[in-house]
Amino acid sequence: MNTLLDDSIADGEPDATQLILADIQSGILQPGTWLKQIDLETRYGRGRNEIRRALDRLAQKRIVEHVPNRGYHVYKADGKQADDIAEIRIMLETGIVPKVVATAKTSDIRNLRALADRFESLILHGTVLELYEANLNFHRAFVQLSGNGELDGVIAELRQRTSSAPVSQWKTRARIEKSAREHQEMVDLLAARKADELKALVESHIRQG
Amino acid sequence: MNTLLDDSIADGEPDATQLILADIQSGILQPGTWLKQIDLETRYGRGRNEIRRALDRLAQKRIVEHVPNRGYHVYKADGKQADDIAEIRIMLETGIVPKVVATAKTSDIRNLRALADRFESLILHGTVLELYEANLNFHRAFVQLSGNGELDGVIAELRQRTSSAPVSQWKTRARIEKSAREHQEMVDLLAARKADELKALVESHIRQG
DNA sequence: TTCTCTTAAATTGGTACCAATTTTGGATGA
DNA sequence: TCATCCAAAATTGGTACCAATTTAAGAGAA
Repeated sequence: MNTLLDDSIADGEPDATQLILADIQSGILQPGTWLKQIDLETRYGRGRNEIRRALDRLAQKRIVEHVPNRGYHVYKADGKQADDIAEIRIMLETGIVPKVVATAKTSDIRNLRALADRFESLILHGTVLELYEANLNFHRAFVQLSGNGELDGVIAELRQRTSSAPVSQWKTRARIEKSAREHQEMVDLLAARKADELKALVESHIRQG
Repeated sequence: MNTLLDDSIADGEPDATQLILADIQSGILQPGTWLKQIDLETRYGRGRNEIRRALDRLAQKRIVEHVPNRGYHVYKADGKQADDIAEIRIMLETGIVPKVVATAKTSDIRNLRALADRFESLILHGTVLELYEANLNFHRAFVQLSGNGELDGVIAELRQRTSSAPVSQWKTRARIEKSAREHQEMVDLLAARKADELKALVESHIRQG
């Protein structure tokens, strides 16, 4: 149920790691930006210690890079790395397809359909962030159907490392609508228990973003 | 070339994280053991700060668990989690088989054969740790053939989370010899470019440990 | 004896301070 | 004018100290 980064106890005090990560993923902190500890302290209202720990964690996750005595800067993932990571995601999300097809109950499929509908409905009146979240929820629900409790965390970690500004990924309207259609089609293929076709769709869906 | 945990600059000062991890994986620090900061300080000859950072990193990797105001203890992975992680490794290491079969050069295969031989030769006169390392090297080399630069790190991370004492995994002589034979067979199937059979072998090889 | 409450010791975890290094800004000289 | 060197400021990163919490020990009552 917990992702690898979900270290918050209560909503009252979200971990600085998450706050910084959120700003990186939303594009506020661009790739290459140097993250000065003092700035982060004032920006997030946390002590020096917590900031240092957060930066170390993000460095471990390869979301920022640490240069000794110089500081931390937002990691620039080159094209090759992004492709490699996408490739890993494809292996995992297509790898579970046989099991998902074999074990998904009709209630699971109904639930997945609801999430696909949710994403679709947000095309018109949702914010970019809401779309991003809805997309995340759909894919997470799909992965959960594998019954593998560790897989969701692994994929979440990979997704965090992909694009440094994944939110802004949802640029064109056409692309969003295509994603929405593919979500629906994924549910269709799952309901029809067509494993191979579903695999192919999942692959192209991830590959295009 | 770097794994996710390889933060050492020179051999002169290995990171405390690696030292602690090594002792966990070698079984010196058993699952459930409470890792007291003072003990770790004296044991590894490092300052309080570095120990704290190391513990936080290991907690992020889910190798130890953190209980606020109580400390850190070695994580006990239950059977389900170990199975789930093995399942993920299978998806990844079988997922690359088609590409490896398609692109491996004869020199690559020769190199892999050498590593399989190396493992085999250590059965008689090698220590358990050397066997563990040799097995690691074989699998790493295999993964490298995929051309995916990120995959090796991901799998390394997964392997670290699997068994808490993976070194002691090589218990029986029969099991070691079976592993050695399977390594050789993997190289055979790769040389013969038999993708499907190789996939099946990789799966059973990982599944049995 | 055994349970419970109280007190002391041990441990964690945060804050503040300070040293080491790097960067910036400006002065000097070609 | 431009490059080089030096000094001051800024930044990182480690060490030491101290507060909060937990654990262990011991005294006292049933």
